[in-house]
Amino acid sequence: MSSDRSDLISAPAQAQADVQRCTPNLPGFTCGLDATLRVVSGKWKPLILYFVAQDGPTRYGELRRAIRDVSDKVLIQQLKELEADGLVKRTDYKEVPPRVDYSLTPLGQSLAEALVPLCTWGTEHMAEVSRVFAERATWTRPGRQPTG
Amino acid sequence: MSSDRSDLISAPAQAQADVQRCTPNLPGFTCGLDATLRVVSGKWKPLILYFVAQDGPTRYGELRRAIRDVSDKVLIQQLKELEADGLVKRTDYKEVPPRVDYSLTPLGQSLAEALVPLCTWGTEHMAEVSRVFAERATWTRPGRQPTG
DNA sequence: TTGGGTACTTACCAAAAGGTGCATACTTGT
DNA sequence: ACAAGTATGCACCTTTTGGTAAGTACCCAA
Repeated sequence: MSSDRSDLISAPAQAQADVQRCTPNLPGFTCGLDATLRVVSGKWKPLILYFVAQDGPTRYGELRRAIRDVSDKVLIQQLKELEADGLVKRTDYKEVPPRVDYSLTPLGQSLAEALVPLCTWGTEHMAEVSRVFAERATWTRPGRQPTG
Repeated sequence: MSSDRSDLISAPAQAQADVQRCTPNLPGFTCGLDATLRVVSGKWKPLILYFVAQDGPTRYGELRRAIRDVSDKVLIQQLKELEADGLVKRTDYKEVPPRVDYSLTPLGQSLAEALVPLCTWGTEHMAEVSRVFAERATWTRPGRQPTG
């Protein structure tokens, strides 16, 4: 009846032990994962981290063209947030046709590294994921499965 | 001038090599990370994956109470999506006061494992992240730094 | 002078995501 | 009989997020 389930369960195995480390109950975040996701969530942020991690200091225009489909407003916005979050560093060369570039801070680099397993997971299971997404496209949004 | 930057850069170091593996240009996703994030993004999804990974088969009500602050509508919704995406398995015992529980599929378990580095990152850098978020709360939303 | 490129900003909008509250169908406890 | 618990569904609304289009200040090439 009580909401604390102090009983341990028969979960996966080692996976469980690993996940355990993501201990909840912390400052403003429920857990480390929560903190991380708040910082990387944004439609283009991972991609930005991506390109900058690969290309090193990248000019605004380069990012803009590279990411394609992103609008100025949003790209700038996300860059500002990443900067505010201490993940990227903005360098303004104060030149007269403006010149600015963005690079990863050490914090940003460490995040980029932490993202690698997710990239890998996504890559490895891309087939399954996209298959599922294809089906999902059928019922566009809510909960209408082709089950019945 | 051309939008393809075939030139390689002087980026971080090993981090770069690692991130390289997140090769873009794939089916519907820009890269593995993209695929992954589409599947885990949802305000409570990581937390759900969390609890279920730790506790094994978890009843709806348990999750509801454990996650706290989530509404029925959204929790159900996210569970459905996770199920549709093949990450969790819903088991309906067809009993009369309804009994249902959710567990991770192998796919879900592998994702949970891939999330571990992010948890770790978040935990390790929580201080920096929350400090930044605290300041951000000052200018509530747009781009007004206390710089000037 | 017109046009293009640089790096943004701003006002206005549409869509997505999340939240609230009520309803259901049935059982158990009081 | 009535409240409470079980796992949802549904209508409606607010917040968040992303997008569009236009503007700014300045330079260079045609």
